[in-house]
Amino acid sequence: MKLEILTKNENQEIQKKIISQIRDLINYKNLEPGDKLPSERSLSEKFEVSRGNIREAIQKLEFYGLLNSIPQSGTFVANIGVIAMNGMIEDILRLEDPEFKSLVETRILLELKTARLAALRRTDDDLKLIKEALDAYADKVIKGEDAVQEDLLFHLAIAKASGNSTMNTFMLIITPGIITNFEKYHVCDSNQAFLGIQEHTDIYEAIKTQNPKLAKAKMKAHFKMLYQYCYNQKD
Amino acid sequence: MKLEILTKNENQEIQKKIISQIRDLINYKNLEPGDKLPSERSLSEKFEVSRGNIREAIQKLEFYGLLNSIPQSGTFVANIGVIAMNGMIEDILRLEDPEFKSLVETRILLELKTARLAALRRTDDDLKLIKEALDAYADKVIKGEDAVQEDLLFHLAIAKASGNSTMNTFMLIITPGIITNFEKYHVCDSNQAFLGIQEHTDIYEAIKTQNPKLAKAKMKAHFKMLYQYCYNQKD
DNA sequence: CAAACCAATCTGGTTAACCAATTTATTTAA
DNA sequence: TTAAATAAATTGGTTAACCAGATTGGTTTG
Repeated sequence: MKLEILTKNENQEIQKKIISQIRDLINYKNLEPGDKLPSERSLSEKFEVSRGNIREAIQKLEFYGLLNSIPQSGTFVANIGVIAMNGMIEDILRLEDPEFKSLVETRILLELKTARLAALRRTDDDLKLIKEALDAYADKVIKGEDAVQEDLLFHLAIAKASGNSTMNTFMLIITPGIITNFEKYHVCDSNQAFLGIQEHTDIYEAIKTQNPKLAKAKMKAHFKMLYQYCYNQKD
Repeated sequence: MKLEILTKNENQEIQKKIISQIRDLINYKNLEPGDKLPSERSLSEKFEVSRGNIREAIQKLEFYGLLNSIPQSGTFVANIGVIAMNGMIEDILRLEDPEFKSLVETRILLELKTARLAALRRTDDDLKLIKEALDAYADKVIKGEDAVQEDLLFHLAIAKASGNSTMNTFMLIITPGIITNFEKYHVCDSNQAFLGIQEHTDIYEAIKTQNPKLAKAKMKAHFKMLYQYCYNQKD
């Protein structure tokens, strides 16, 4: 297992090196938006890595909108100038896997907003799904079983009801990090699971009655423990 | 070019189908956390797709923390129960490329927060970088040149100064969508570029004097146009 | 002289063969 | 009978060959 992590880190390092080399190439050759990059094959020769590595690096830069690959034609610099290109690549290279505190902080920000938006925009179907998630959660807690999953689905149902697909996606992205890095601190502490039912119900009622301020307040109360962890910790 | 988009859509459809088939398989076989999925080869036979397609789908589910691939061993269900697994896969399948309004709404949310956090946490180095981005922006505007890139880098410098790598990453993710989908509505309208200098300076000063409330307020003022577009539009 | 055509080449994308490590099955020794 | 040893099969990861479409340069034709 250690080896696997090592090789993954190695791979990441290779990819970062390739990305920085592509950046240097764009700068050195003064490539402008729309200009064509050298072919994957020639890049793999020049950088002395496999073509697969090159493809991965290009795909990553495509994800961030910096390059465009067109089949049977080439890879092109996107419609973004050299200045912004350099700034963004610098960020891409710098950003590592986020530390947990950063994840929690972002989750709180997102959920306060999704709760508010859900109160404003929720359809009847959304409300029904939230209610189902709430009931499933309460059932599990009352039975004394672990309810982490149902807790999670309740929050995701609210994210869906917010009608903002970007925030919903971001919730999905941070969820695994939240779960794996910090199972012991999960939002609804099992010791306080019964309190969690009440808090979830409060949020649900505020969304049901379409009271955005109350929904946000109740969500904030729900995150009180996490909030304190996040802001009182002097790390 | 049209074909290229078509094939990409086709590919996305294939991948979604594979993901839903993997979900069905996990449900049908009652696979629990830690259980092993069938090999990539057998899956590619069973689903009648290439092994490459299977690998892409698995990598996507790995990204969301639902599966773990271990070399020379197998692909395993992550430490997440069947209920949450189903809920998250449902979301993953549902979420399309976000519409622009959702991107803008999220950007405003993030930037109000990063401005506030930057005022609280910025180092002297952070401040220096923000100042450089501000000066570069002002120079371009005064010269009458397009300053979209410098505008962008100013905002990214603030995101970096926020000390929250998750929010910084999210800013990077939404940036290309913001730029490409909506160049005409970019934050600092070129007609109002000189106003933009003042607004940027206000934000910078608030961060410099470490006044979080003011920083947030100035950022909000800066986003006034976008804010109205986002919330007064009845789409 | 210019436009149309064509073949050779080059492109990103895809597939199939290969690799090393692991797991499983079989054999062997105590 | 059991446990250690070993060989065979299986795994995810990687590489190299292949593909169809796009590009390019030269040639031909009107």
